[in-house]
Amino acid sequence: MTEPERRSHTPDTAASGIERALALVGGRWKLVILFHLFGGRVQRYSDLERLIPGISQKMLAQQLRQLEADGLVQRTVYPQVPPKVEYRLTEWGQALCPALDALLSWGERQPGGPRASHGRAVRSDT
Amino acid sequence: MTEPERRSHTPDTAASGIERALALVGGRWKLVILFHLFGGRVQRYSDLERLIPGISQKMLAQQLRQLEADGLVQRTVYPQVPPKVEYRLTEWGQALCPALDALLSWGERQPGGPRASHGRAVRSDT
DNA sequence: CAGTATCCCAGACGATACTG
DNA sequence: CAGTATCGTCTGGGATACTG
Repeated sequence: MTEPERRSHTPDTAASGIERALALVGGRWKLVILFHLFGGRVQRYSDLERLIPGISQKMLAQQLRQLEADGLVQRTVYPQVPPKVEYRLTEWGQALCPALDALLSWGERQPGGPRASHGRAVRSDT
Repeated sequence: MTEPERRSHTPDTAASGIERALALVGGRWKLVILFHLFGGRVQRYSDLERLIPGISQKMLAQQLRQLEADGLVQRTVYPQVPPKVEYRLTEWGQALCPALDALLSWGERQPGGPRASHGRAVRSDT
């Protein structure tokens, strides 16, 4: 049944652990940013701005700051006349990739599509 | 580097695919509910209410409805004098478990703890 | 170039009360 | 028992403008 961490997690600790993890990625633009950084890619602030149409500067900066504070991305500032800042993933950030991959695969395995099955008083006889 | 779906996903499609998946689980209580259902466990409405202290009836009902509409849980109504409703995971819902497990493991592999590393103007010479 | 600073709003969430 | 209905709150995110 592949229950997660049956060895050391109650339903509540497991849930909160995952919520904690999801919170790190929960921003409106975090995933898009991460996916532009996966695979060791390095991007400048302006690159990301260009790669992510529709994002505002406030949002880009904010999400990057949070990703940095949470240890997923590494920020590198070059003290130059026109400022230059690069963003790349940390080891740990890169390690998120397989987990997201699993989630993506699960999502795409979705059968049929969301159906509000009405729960037709079927008795428990299968 | 274990990039997710390098075969058929752009950063944007991958991100939106995962966002779609996360949205299904994104409610304040969805994960807790799911973890009380993983492993084939079947719970009545009142069971969940008891198992999840702090949740309001409105929230419990709402989150369950959404999980049902999204095809993660199966709702079974028994037309009896005192109503009886059971909730269990669908196959697809159960299949979420390993993916969440991966996420949980990743979260617990977190090194050091969140550090706002200041990005000390290191030049790109590695 | 690479950000900050304000203002504002929609939607998520919580508390409470009522019902078939 | 298993929900709905209603109301108030709070936060994430968008638009816009300004700066070292």
